[in-house]
Amino acid sequence: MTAAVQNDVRRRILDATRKFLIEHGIENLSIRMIATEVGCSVGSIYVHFANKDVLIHDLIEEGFEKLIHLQETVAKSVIDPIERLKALCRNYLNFAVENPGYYEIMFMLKPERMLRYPAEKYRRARRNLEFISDTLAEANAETLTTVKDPYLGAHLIWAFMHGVISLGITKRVDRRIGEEKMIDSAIEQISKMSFT
Amino acid sequence: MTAAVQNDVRRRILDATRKFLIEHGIENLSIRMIATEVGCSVGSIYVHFANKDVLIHDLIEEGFEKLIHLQETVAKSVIDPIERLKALCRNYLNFAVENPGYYEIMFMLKPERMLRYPAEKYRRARRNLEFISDTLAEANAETLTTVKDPYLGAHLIWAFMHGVISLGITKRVDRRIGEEKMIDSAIEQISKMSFT
DNA sequence: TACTTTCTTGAACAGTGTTCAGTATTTTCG
DNA sequence: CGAAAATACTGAACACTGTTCAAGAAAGTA
Repeated sequence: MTAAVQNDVRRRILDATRKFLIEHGIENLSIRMIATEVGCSVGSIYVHFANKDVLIHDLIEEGFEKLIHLQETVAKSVIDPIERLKALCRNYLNFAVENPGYYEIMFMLKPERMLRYPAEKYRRARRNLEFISDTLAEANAETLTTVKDPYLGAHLIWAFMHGVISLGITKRVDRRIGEEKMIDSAIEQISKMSFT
Repeated sequence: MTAAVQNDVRRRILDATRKFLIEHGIENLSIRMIATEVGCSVGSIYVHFANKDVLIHDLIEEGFEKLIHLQETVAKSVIDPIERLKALCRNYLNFAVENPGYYEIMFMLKPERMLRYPAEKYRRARRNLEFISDTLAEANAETLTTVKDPYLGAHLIWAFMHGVISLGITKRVDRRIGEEKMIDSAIEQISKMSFT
């Protein structure tokens, strides 16, 4: 039962890494701590993962799987494009607030850490934007908004949301305002954007 | 001439750190590399700076000095509030694009790195937001916009810009769009925001 | 049983931030 | 001026980090 054992250790390494990531963030994540947590040697981790980044890449993919699944259900369930846009935004922001550990590795890592991240997996990450651009295109077709370029519009909305979340995660939002108010106001603004 | 020598080494350490930061970013910045660059021992750096973070804090302050000076001249030179808002935004985004090394340590570092950063210096960082909130308040007084809360509005604009820059620095903007287009479109959107 | 393949190990390497006893230098003051 | 005090500097050492690798253990196959 070689395969079984292999998958078991592999899975346990991923579990321990995910747990640490969620609880403490990526900053102090170390191979040795994961090894002791899993109960294997440091070298053993390198049998299953080429290096630390590849190990993280697996969790990045896991995060995108999670996010895209969530967005998919929202995209299917809300008919009105403007309402759908708001729901998709709320869902994205919700995911970020509830999974800061995932959000960090998915969207806040510098490109150096991603060099070996396969390009085909990047495309999957793009799906996240397509939900928004598709909705914008639909709203445009129904002349609810005048969106020249839905893909650019999706990028802008994404950037706005990413800014709110990033400032939240790095604790730069004034306490007198608070992250919730920022999120609510951002969604309000986004729903009013015309992109002319 | 103790003071002179002290300041000299101190200044040379800061110079070398700034140079490395601008050229290579904060990721691979190391005390030992700075020591060899400066031509002193590793321990000598700890004579002038309590630790690595404190050394970076000095450069953070330097960056805020730079940014706030730039914003101040813009704030004084543009009379029309809406035009001033656009100019302030363009200036902020410009600073970020031209000084990604500074921007990173000023706005993208996680709070753990800033724990020892003096609170009074944080207040100086807030001035950056006041330029925008003051302009919004002025535009509101002239009934050019209907801004309920200028400070919240400034936060939202800041978040939007920060998102555009963050996605740019972490290389997540689609090449087909490009950072310049993102910046131009973001400024356009911001100038149209009503904040009702 | 013997061979092959896979998995695991722990030591070792090169790097990191930080500390500290000892040394050198410079400033202060009798 | 010369001794004392204060300051600056050094380089080895400590405890970490990611990564590699020769050796050994375990499992599957012929």
